[in-house]
Amino acid sequence: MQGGKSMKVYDVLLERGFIAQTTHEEKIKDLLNKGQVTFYTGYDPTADSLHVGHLLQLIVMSHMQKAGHKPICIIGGGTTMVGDPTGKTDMRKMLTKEQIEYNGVCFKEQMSNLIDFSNGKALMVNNFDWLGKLNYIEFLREIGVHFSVNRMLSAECFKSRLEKGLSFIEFNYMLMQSYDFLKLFQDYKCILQLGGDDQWSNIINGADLIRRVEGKEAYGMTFNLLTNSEGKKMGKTEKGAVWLDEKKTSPFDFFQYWRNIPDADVITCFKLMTFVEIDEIKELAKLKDKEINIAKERLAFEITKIVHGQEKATNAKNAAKALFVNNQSSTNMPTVVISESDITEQFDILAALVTSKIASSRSEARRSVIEGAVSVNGKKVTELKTLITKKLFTNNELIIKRGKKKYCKLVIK
RNA sequence: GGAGGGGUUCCCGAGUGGCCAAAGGGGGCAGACUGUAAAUCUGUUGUCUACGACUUCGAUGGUUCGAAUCCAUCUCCCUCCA
Repeated sequence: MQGGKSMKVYDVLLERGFIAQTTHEEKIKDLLNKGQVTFYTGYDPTADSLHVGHLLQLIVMSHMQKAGHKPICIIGGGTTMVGDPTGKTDMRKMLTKEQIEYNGVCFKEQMSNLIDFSNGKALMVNNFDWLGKLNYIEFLREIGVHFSVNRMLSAECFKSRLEKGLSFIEFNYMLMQSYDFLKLFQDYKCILQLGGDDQWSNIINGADLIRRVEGKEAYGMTFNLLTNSEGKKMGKTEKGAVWLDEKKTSPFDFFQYWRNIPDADVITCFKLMTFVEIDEIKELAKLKDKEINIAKERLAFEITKIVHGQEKATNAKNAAKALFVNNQSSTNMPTVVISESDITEQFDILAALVTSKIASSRSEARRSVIEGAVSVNGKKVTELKTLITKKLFTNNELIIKRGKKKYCKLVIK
């Protein structure tokens, strides 16, 4: 149970601004504030790592678990075979069975860092276990009968797809997810499904199915999606999603993502993405102008800590400070090791930019030098033919920088 | 199965024989301004041994001095009809 203030989970979630829609507001509030509830959220393993959007859902689950409720995480091994059309404008790429299985394993690992699965305090199940065994005719007769195509077509989640095209396989996704809810209701007495607000239609249809089949009431609740003040989805960069896997998004980059979010979004992120007490967040909200940076740094630290742990979060913070505040080298900088034999007559500034992965091609490197964006050890380099010689290294180290935020330490070994 | 329309650089989208590495917008990157923010303005945005060369317009083959543009085959997508 959450110590200190005896605020109830529902109120906590409400106060922090998580809740978007509920099927039965008062009833759910009662259930959550008074008893112990088994609830679930589904995660479709469409990639080999969770991303920031998933993190939000997991934080909700964590709030719930800390309040004594029992989470079930569904790995959507079965549903991913079909593909959720929700919010997509195009048909999803079909993933192979092997890929899905592998992704599921990755999800599992990452989730274990955020939810406590020890001693049956939470469950993780894969819906392929039951969806994979379904018999088509039986499924249609038992589950399909309860769905009205007319009603399905009027669901918000299909709207954009009705213009662009929706394949039959994806149209079935809703039935699969509804069946999941029914199955968990039957097997684990799971009475509540949580999800992002885009999952609303899928969730209410599941609850509906339970009512029709079992004659019992089930509940659903959705959470605001992580969007910025302009209503755009957060957690995306030009390189794609911000991943929780440190091999895909380094703790430093992860830290920097949050460190650089727009002013207007800081407090929302504090409430949704951290466990910092609401009173403290209110204090942080009072910071103005330049001072907001204090809040941003704290925010970045807190979220990075949740995902990567205290030590890596501290490292990321220090690395960022070293670079931006002191403009100095740091042991936590992105580093590329080269050997002495790499430093030849050919090793010019362009080559250095490419090997340090700051530029993806010599052309790009060339452009940035012409633009006056490149510096070596703090000195601007404007001459394309500048050679990188051993003399430029101090203690076998050299810092190469492009613009304000891209840099790398070259180390000779 | 029949008829028609279409696949262009990261994305959207112009381009219908040479002036096309391909308009415009979005996004990205960089510069100015700043607070490692936002907004704004400016530049830039295929690769390279770089005032030139090379590779690119769904795939393959062809016509032509010359093709993203014309022809053939293939492939994928969309719309209408059954």
